[in-house]
Amino acid sequence: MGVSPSTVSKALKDSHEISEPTRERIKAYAKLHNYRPNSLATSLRNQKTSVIGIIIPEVVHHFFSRILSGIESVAYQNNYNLMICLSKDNLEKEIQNLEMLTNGNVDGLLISVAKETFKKADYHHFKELIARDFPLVFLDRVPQNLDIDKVIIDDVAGGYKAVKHLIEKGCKKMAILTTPSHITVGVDRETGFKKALKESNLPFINSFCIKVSEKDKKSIEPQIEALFTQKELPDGIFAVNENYAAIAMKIAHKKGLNIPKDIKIIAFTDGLISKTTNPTLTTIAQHGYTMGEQATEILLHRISNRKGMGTYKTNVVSTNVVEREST
Amino acid sequence: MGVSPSTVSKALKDSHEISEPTRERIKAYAKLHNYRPNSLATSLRNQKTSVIGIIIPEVVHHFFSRILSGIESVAYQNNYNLMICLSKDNLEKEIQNLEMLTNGNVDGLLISVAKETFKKADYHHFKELIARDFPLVFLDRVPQNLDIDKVIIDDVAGGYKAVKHLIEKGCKKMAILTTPSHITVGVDRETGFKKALKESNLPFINSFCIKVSEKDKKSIEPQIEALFTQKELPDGIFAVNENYAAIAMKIAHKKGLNIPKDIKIIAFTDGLISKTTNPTLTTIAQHGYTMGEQATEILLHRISNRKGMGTYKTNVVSTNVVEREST
DNA sequence: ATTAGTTACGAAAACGTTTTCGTGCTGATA
DNA sequence: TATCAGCACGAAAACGTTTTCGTAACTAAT
Repeated sequence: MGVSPSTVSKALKDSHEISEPTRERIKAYAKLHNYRPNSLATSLRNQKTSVIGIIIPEVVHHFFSRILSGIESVAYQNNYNLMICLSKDNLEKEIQNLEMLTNGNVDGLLISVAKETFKKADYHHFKELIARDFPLVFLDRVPQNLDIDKVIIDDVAGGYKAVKHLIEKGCKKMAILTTPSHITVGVDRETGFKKALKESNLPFINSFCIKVSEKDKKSIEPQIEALFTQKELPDGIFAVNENYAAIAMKIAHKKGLNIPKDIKIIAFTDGLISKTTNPTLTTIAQHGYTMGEQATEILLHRISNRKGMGTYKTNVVSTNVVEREST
Repeated sequence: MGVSPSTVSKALKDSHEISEPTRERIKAYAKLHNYRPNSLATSLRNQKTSVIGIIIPEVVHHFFSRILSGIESVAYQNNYNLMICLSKDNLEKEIQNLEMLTNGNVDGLLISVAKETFKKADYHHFKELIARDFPLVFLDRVPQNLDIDKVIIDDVAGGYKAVKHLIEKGCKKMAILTTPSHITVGVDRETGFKKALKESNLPFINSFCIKVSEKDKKSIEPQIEALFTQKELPDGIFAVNENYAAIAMKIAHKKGLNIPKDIKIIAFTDGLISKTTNPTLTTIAQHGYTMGEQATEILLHRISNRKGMGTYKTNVVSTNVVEREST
């Protein structure tokens, strides 16, 4: 239509350099042919993609999908798009995804670390990014001993709150269904469990502490059942996740125990299961959505103040008890 | 290091145009400074982003997250990345996301349509894409009367299978917990329900057909409870989703009914809930993962054969009964 | 010694924008 | 009439690649 690209570019952004008649003419033409600037070109030129990269272990997971939803809400409000990769808890894949995303594709990165990465304690790929001042915020599963922005849950306090709740409800002999000791969240929640017991001068009973191994999905049930075959039974159970609680509930029913009368149960993670068990399950809510929101806000802030980032920030998102029928 | 960009580009892709010594020298230098080509520039130059766009209503949803996981697996195998947007079942947002994604950001699009889009029957944004031959595949929630690639579930057959299963287990008087009639999946599953009844000469009992309205979350339970306050009770219940089944189960328990002895229950959607109810719930599995895989394969095929796409393809992913304790 | 054919590399265009800078106008001022 | 702003626009560089094409240097053949 007889104008240069520069004129078009300016006209579409209402630059005062362009006279109003031509501005309108160009806009009309653009609307007619519904022209949209190519984002790749814009990103390349502006050195800004308006995309946030995300690496999480899994998406078929209530907690992670909540986090994702929280991220999306803040991102959307700020006109950011999401590029999502799954690490499948695999170090190799985490590294690959990380490289793909940081080659210009995204302005910043949100990461929840893969299990294998923890096991191998291999954080070199993160350190490299930190060294280049790449905007980066960790979420929930954060690398240890790395000074960096992160948003986490206070698992110790969560465990503590759970057990406090049981104690308030009158429990004296409490059991815990937890994970093997290489899973940090399990350990932390157990720490909170012990802390609450100690504070109330209640005993930590060794045979009431079941560390469930998930090597074989079928074997989870027998492991938990072992808790119910002892001479003396607990009057309260703290499970570090909903699934263990649901299984314990089922076994208790089979044994003819009444929940919450004979045994009270509380679980970490306020997910889908808790609302449909019978009785419904009291839980510790984790607020994944909030975590996603906060992490994204921190990240966006980092992105706009890239240099001289100052000290790193750790946000602890607190948990709370959602009381239902099981206590 | 004294070579032109063209030489570097060629050397890194092992072009025979470059002598082996220089090739090695360049590669070594690249490794040392861990150089990675900027994906934006590459995408812009090659007119190919290796990114698939996804628009789904929600991610905190077991079925959609399974779909997503299936998509990711195929995408990853083919070196594609994912750009994910949530429509939140909102037409406006769906359109916005669609425009953002199709401005050069992605090579193709996978869409599960928002509820509002159905309600308003406004598919103009999709038609426009189809008109430009933009690679596009719909998933599960597909627009009506639009000739286009899609991957769907046969809800009618699923409902039929569910009821067939109940009949095999000896049920004679079956109830259905379904959705109001503007939700297509509910209607289709109901159609399958009726078909199976007719085939076995069993009656469709009007008072046993509960169309649950979700206007108010609190009111779901009373609506379902109405089924249990009649003079005569059903001996089998088909719920169009797990949630309704779980609620029905809880009410049945309260009324002192034994499942599966007095009443058998089967539900659509094999999600998380079914494994933790007591008794565990027999379900119709939907295979979201497979749907995601198939849709992505079709899309990638479309992307590589952009022109003269020929006729469109409809993949129907079949369902199957996962028998558990509730029947 | 001339020609033809390789080999090994670089120049330049292109992808689609944005932004800086330059410049041809117009109208006003001296 | 010569000078000067100020307006409205375009040229060109830049973002970081890839690819086509051109060519210098060398080898081999006549």
